[in-house]
Amino acid sequence: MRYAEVAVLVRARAVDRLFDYLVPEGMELFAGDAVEVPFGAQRVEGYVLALKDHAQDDSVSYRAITQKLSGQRPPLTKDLIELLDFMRKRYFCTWAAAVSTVLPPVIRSPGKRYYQLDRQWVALHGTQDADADLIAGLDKVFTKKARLAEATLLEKGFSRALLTRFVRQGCLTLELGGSTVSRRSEIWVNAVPDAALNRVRSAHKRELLILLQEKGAPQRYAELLEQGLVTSEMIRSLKAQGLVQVISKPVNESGEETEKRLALTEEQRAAVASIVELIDAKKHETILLQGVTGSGKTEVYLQAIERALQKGLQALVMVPEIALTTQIVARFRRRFGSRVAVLHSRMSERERRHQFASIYEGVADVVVGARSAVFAPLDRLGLLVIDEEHEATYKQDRDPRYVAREIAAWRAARANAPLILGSATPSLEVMYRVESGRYTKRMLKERATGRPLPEVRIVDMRQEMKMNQQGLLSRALRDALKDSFEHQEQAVLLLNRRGFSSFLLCRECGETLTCPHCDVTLTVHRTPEHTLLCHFCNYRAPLRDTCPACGGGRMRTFGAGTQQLEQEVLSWFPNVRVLRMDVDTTAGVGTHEQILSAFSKGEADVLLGTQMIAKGHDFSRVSLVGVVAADAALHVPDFRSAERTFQLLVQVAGRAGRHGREGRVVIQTFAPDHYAIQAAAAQDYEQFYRTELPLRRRLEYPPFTEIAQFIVTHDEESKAREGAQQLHHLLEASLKGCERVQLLSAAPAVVGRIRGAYRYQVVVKYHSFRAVSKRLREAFDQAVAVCGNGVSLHVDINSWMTL
DNA sequence: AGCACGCCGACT
DNA sequence: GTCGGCGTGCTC
Ligand SMILES: [Zn+2]
Ligand SMILES: [Zn+2]
Repeated sequence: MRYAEVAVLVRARAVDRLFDYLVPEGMELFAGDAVEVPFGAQRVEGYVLALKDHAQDDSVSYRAITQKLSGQRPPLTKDLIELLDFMRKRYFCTWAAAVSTVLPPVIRSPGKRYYQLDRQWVALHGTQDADADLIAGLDKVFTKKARLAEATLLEKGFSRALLTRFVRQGCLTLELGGSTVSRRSEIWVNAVPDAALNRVRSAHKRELLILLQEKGAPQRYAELLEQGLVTSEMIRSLKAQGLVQVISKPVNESGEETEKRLALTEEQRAAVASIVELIDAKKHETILLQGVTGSGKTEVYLQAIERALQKGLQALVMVPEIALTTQIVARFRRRFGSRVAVLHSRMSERERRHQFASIYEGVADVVVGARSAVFAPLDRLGLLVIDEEHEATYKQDRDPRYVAREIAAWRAARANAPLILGSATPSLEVMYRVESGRYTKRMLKERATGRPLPEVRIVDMRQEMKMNQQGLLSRALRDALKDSFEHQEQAVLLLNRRGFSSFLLCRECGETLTCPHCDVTLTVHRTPEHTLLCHFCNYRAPLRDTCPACGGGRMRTFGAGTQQLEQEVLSWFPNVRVLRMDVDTTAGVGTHEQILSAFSKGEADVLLGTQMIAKGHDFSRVSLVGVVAADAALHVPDFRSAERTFQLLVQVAGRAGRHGREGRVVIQTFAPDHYAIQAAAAQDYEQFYRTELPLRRRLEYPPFTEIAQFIVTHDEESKAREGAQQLHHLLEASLKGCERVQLLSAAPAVVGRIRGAYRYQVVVKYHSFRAVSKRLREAFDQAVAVCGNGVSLHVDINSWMTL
């Protein structure tokens, strides 16, 4: 009898172990397959992690697997199965949480497999191919029917391995679950010249036709689909109306590069060479590729990937979610054609299924995606890339709270593949690892585009206050706006996220109050009465009107919303067209892109929003960027606030004003001398790093320590607090005698309530995870076991504290 | 987590 | 008498 070790998809810590099941006679089952199993009185989904010939324990009566859910390809590859174990140990998550994080829910339906022969391919390659006889055989089999089920081909003596190989070569096309997986043909869409637009009612269709007419050349259907510009239904009806042409174009072996390699600078060449050397030697190493915006990091990735592909290996590229909608995906497609699979959270289920199928079938060997793409089921990884490595989007914001860089590093090490981290402003963690010799660094200093940096102006808001200018817009920023509007140019105003914890700021000297132990901004806390609170260690102080630094009496809370900003802009410039982008205006899916595209089409003069618009957006027509309140970012209650502010400001300055006239950046702040602001204005990473690092060392923050954050939630505040205190005691007992570990008191979490439930946190800082992980785990498990009804416990190892 | 089993109160 | 409340305990 065969037995399967199954991870059952039940997300409860009480059943967080593997269960053994009998494999029914005749069931073709492999490690990694999805199954349905009886579990108590229910039937649940599970994943086979291992197969064995003997049962664990004779006293247990084993039940049998009810059915196999996956098709021919086990959803979990070998290294992903091993990764589950790593995730459990590293992030303290359950098997179920690990599996459902690694695999999106849509990829397990088997679906019947049909094949089609690509006659064009046969005509081009068939006769001189080494498999010429087999291909001739296939040609014969396919004469009667163009589309054959897999079973039929197996009967005729073609093996599965052979069929797979032919699909990867492009000789056969595989149809699976309604989508076609193929290396070769791609659908292109073109506008019919002089199509009568007035016959088209739907705004989406009209938009598409205008786009196609503007481009004046056929566009890849897959690309349009990824950008959310078309649906298959739209194309069908437009085609029926005779408004578009649908063309099927073949893609040749090397991906039919419609875009050729770009010429490299000396620095780029050296960077590519060092990566290629590692790929050739199958050597794992992490390389920081530090280069400013426009220095050509992407071209380095592309050429390194090309090498990996030549060697029959695969590449995994992560970019921030927001950047996926921009040109970067199109660029990968132009270079590698249908060998590219794109994964991100906003795709339709069907599209995601198709992308995964092309990966599983080995047709796609380059995966470009957001954070979750780090789990792409690639089994011959030759290169991994994380672009804009410092972005907070690489930290998962729900359980398990993994860091994509850690997962990527694990997979890269396992595959003996290099991991490339790209950034203009590397995180301190990464740069510190470079300095301590664990990572290597490659610099790209030249700007391939040669565009001048914008002029950066820092406005001292304390002076504005002295001049009795109370509003959000300084005179300098108003002048700049006026100038920009007069030249018919666009402006962007950035304000921090709303709903941010408020803090006290002296309007006369810019002083803020920070915790004497943690150096983190004290926030105004409303329960039970108004106090100043440190979310890290629970230090409390009374509110005050007078400034401890200058003695002035205007210590006030700080924070404004985009609505207020909108009103103020309109009061100064009643005739400008304002677009606002915040949580209120971007509730729906895709509204982000809609607002940005409306703005880039020139439908507004000024765009107001949070930092999100500073990310992926191309500011090419924007001549002015105003950072309305840099202090809001600077004084977020997080030890990383200076780093985040620096990164944001550098990014903004690097993007403003691409064409023609030099761009302008205006930064308003009550702390004009702050090192993060000064260094950002000078685009000087080194200066920032040299100032920030000693501060982190002194206060024992990352990169010198790591932070674990435990969150206790309950509907009643007292229960949440007591639970956190109990957890604190358990941690205290368990960590007794550990050196270089700090356990901080239970305190209200930065976000104190979510959907009515109160949240408390306990923070542990330590130097070595290996030294404390067992003890942390032990205390956490005990807390889970003793916590009462309604209390929920969460843990965030290597917390980024960005909530 | 879910579901069955079980042991007490107020309904036909 | 029995319908249903949710406390307890188990899931290969
Ligand atoms: Zn002051
Ligand atoms: Zn503190």
